[in-house]
Amino acid sequence: MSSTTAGAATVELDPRRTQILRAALEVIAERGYGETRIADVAERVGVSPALVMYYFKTKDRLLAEAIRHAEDLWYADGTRVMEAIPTASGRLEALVRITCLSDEEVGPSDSWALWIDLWCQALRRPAVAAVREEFDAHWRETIRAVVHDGQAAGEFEPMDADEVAVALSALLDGLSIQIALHDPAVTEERAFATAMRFASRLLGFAWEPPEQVRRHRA
Amino acid sequence: MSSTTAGAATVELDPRRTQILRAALEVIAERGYGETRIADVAERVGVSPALVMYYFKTKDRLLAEAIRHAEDLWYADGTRVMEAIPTASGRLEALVRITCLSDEEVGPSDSWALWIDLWCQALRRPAVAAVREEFDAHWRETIRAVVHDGQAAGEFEPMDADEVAVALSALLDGLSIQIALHDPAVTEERAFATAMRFASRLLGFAWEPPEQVRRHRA
Amino acid sequence: MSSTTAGAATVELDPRRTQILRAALEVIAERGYGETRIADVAERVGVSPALVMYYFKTKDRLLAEAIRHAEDLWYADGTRVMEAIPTASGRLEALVRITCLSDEEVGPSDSWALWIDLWCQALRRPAVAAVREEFDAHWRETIRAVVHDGQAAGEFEPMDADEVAVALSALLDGLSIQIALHDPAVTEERAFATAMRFASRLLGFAWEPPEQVRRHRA
Amino acid sequence: MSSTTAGAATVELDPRRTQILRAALEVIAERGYGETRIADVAERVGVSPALVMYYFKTKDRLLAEAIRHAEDLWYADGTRVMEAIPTASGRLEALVRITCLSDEEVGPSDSWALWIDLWCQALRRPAVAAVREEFDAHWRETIRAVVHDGQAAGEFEPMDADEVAVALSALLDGLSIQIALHDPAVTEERAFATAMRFASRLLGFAWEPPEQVRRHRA
DNA sequence: TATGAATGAGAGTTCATTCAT
DNA sequence: GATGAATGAACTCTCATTCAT
Repeated sequence: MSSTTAGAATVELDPRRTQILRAALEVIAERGYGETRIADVAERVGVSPALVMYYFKTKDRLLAEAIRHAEDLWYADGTRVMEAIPTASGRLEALVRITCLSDEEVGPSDSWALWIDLWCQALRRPAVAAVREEFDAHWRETIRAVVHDGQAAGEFEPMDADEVAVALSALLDGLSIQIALHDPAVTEERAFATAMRFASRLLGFAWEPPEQVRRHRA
Repeated sequence: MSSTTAGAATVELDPRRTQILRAALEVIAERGYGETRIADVAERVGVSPALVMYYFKTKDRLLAEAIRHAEDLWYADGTRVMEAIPTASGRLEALVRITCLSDEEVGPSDSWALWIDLWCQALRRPAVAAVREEFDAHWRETIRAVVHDGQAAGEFEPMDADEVAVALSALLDGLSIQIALHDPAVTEERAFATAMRFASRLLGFAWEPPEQVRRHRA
Repeated sequence: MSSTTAGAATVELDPRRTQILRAALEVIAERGYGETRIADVAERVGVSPALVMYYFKTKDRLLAEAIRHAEDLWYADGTRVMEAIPTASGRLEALVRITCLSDEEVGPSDSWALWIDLWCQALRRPAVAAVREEFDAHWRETIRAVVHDGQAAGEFEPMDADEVAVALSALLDGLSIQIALHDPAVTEERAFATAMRFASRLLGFAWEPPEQVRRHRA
Repeated sequence: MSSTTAGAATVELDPRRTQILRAALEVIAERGYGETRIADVAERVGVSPALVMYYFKTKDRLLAEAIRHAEDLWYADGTRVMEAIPTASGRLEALVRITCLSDEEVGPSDSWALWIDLWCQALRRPAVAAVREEFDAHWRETIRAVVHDGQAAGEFEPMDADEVAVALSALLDGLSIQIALHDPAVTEERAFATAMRFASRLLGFAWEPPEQVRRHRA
């Protein structure tokens, strides 16, 4: 998994910038991209709207950078979790777990809203679209690498790892939507089980739905 | 699959209303839900903004009804296509085809944008959320019914039809996103093949990716 | 008390007109002159706004005629009450009573609101100002006539009847405002007593505040 | 008579606010409360309507504060005039004079329009009603205090000072209406004489209508 | 760096008024 | 006489953006 230079750039010299970006992400998650106002972000930081403009010149620029920042955070998080897990099937389960199950620390319920908004904005804003595409490519590559490792280690049956990555990431996206929208037909646990059953079948590894699904990090 | 009366409802009594709803859908697809202005819709119909208010009282109501209208159109379309197909596997393939492959008549590229926007709005607007949930339940029920029919006819292996519906609809949603966003890694054809391969494996029916995928209705 | 020709004109051939005028008065009393919309009046009558326009051509005209209509009603009412009372002091008391004390039949609380609105509109609208002036002149003349009759009959001391009319009508107007606005310092009974004490002193007739003030017509 | 701190409050810290409030009062007096538009006020000050919103957040708040401001001005004015007069009867006359006779400096003709509008708005807006009631209570208390002082000094006959305050303030209100509406039957001079005659009779002090009524401050 | 003051460009909504039927 | 459809002209309020300090 190649760490983007973007990630480095964000962990940057200027703490004010980062502070504003973090605030922007919170507001976007709460009110939605389209309803996010500069004044909201400024208020959250406790500064004047003019200062936000001073740092980011324009609202569009602020939001674009905020999204890129979110990406970086997500990856930093994911990488840390994955590095500690020895087996490929374990890592795969972790990926699915992170995607499907709520985490008390950083509520992914908010994250999901953010991703959906991301797709929505990407439809019309080329700048956002580029970020989104890069993000998804990265995500699929992560899955592909885990699959590849597992096949090399004999944990998974041989099959096109790219194909698995496309299918699994699409499935997870689809399930995330239902979770984010609190569809009564798709609870977090059910989504997790569905995705794991799908993956275990596809890759031919054993997996049993746990009695009581453990939340990750708990 | 129960044929909805939705199709009939669409051929409504008031042509002006329908005209405005159609225009609203076009504008939403082009500019996005959040960026859709009453004036845009009015201009497209060639009337004054006040007339749009006259018919729908408020912008929110207009947009809500527009979405409902889109749903009706989608189902009227789908129902018509499916009724003509005798085998369950054929109907299942048609469902996947409709979802993944562009149709020259009613550009689903527009539809996809609309659905993504729908999810996005549903995050925060309860009224939209209700429409979305109903729509998705209907869609899963459609899949479930086809699976059930196929199992009864011996075309498909026995397994929880609900589970298949949840998984397949999620997979299709996820693939749709990539298509809508024109992700270079997921062409329409690839999405179609991925979904069909998934379905055939799950339900144990034979399916071969065609040399040259035929567009439906072409 | 001379009956105006306006009164005759209002008890007119066209019942629709009268119906609309009555509705207009109700709406003005409830929502205020400035907030009265044609649509409100139309709705109350159960017809379309266009019909109201058909009858009155313009909103201003409707409201002006409505006010004139209110005047007519008020006088018809007042005249009827006064004719039955033999003594001048009795008639004077009736005038004060009508002005100050609520009547269950036609809530004067509404009437008062109407008069205050009338003054307010008269400030800026010449047409309304003319109606208002005529109305007040009539009202003062009514008082003057009662005073004159009482002096001729020896009930009242001789003094400038015009002057009394000006002073008493002003006092009643002022008290009405407090009543209309539900000022806790000026109850209806207190206003009544204040006005009567003033009149009896001025005109030198005996008057005792009743233990329990009787409502008129009760 | 307790000197209010209102006068001080008027010389506020923010000159822009005061400037806008003054402009608002002018516009209200000219066009009426209901017809006062933010744009009018802004134009009078020579700024953009958005700036008015910036200072007062909403139109209702602007108008409410404007009325409160008018009150302050009125009292600051009245207090200043009254403090210089030694006798109670002189002060009473001054009160009546201020109410009835035009002043070239601050045209009370405008003030009257404002008060009438105030009553009108108070009918339906609780916020305005509260301001109005407070204002009237203050006004009656002012009268009551003068009456009390005069009785203590032996200038006036003993009688219920509250009662006098209610009656006299009502009379003045009523006369003001006629003056504000330029009723030909009630000139400013006549109103003044009527009110003074009423007061002198009630309180038993000597008062002679002047040949040529002097305008105050002239 | 940080802000308060100021603005322009809309956006939705309201409503009297018109007109063909 | 009666209406539904249609419009134009406002009006309030929002918000990104600018600029002097």
